[in-house]
Amino acid sequence: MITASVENYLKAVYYLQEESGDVSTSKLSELLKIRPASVTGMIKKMAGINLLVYQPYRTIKLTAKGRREALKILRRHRLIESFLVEIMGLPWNRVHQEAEKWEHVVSDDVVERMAQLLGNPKHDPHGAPIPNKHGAVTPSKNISLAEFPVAVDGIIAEVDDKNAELLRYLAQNGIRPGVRLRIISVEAAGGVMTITVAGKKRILSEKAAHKVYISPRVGKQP
Amino acid sequence: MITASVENYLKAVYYLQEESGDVSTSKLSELLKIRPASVTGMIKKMAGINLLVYQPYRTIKLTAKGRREALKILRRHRLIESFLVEIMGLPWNRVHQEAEKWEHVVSDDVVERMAQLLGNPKHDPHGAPIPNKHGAVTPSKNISLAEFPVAVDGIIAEVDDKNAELLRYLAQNGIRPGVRLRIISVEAAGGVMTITVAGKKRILSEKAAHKVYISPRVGKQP
DNA sequence: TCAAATGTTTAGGTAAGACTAACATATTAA
DNA sequence: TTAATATGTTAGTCTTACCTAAACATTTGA
Repeated sequence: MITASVENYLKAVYYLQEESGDVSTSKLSELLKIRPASVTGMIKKMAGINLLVYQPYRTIKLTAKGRREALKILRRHRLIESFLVEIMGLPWNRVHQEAEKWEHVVSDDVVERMAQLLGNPKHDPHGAPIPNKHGAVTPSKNISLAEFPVAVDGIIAEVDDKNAELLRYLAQNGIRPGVRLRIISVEAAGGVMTITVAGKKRILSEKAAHKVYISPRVGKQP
Repeated sequence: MITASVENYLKAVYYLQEESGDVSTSKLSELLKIRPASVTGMIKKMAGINLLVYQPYRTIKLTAKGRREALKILRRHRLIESFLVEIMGLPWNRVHQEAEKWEHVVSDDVVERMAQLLGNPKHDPHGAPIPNKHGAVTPSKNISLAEFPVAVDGIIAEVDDKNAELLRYLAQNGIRPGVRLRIISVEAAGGVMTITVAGKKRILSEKAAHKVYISPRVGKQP
């Protein structure tokens, strides 16, 4: 049975698989804030229902079924976030937590109804790509602002959605998907950078910069 | 802790209290499809957190807090139903089941946002009154169609929302809140009645008639 | 007043998942 | 190539949040 907890593990496994290629007990443990022993137990359970391939001491891999389920949940999550912002007018930084709850209870066809009302959006309010109904995602090869070159114009593609506090802060500084941005200078020692966002000068911490992603295609030389 | 299960008990207790005045273990057991022994256990737990007053072998009563919580859930449930019909375009007979899941996860302020989007409706799609933010309800003194006089015009006020099958059937026959209706004749032996709904003649089972309520005020003599 | 109906207690079960401590395997660095 | 360190697994418990059957207690009403 795919419980809410299993769904959360699936999201985490998928995320780590995308992020770093290999998924380990310890990474899951850290991400989910669950002790390694418990993670092993759950992983075995999930392998038992064919959501992932597991051999002791080896890296964990999603099966085709597991990947399908993971993308399904991601789709729900991101459509719900979009719905909450676009239709219900919730602030950008609140929708993640709310979607974390909704994603486990909203019926499939109600999710599809949301998609329809929204005009089948390709990205959620943070710029993350929404998998389509068949589980296809266009893997965004966005560049973290922390690795983006200085003095080059870029368009913000995505802003990580986990931390409501940070999101509020970024939103207040005009940092949202679609906005033009340029790094003026980096003070590596101080852990900050000076940028312009939609023409205005801002100081941004390195920590925050890691959560902001720039679209690679639309970057232009100065 | 008010779990989803406690919320369901609260709804049931409130419902029975309205319905018949006194709430007993056996009635709860029957309504919730949970064995009497289990109901006693849960009732004790709920009394422990001050949701209801309980003394062994005596009838169960909601405390002020319990009543407040029950009305809060009822408000959520009915607002969500309205939202699903009005904003999301779900069919009338599907919203009850969906709302049963949503009501336990949607945040308070998101529920209020729904209310606002809907223009603070007073009734849900089945005609049931929606308690206001402070837990006030206008107790509808509607008359079941099974007790309604013959040859008197009435306006449908409410249609019970539990059974999707029955709702679909009633909707197909034009039986919805707001529609004008009149009983032509009752064949008690056959367990059916002949009625006109918005001018059209229909046959209705007694079972179905129990689920349809007529507004008392707008009844007119022939 | 006493049987039937209703309600409660007791003792135990289940599902779903988390935890600690001890043990096993891998990885790395000397 | 062998330790030492890091990582992962097993075994055994615990928790939460219910639910159940069976035996017992109380109330009710014929």
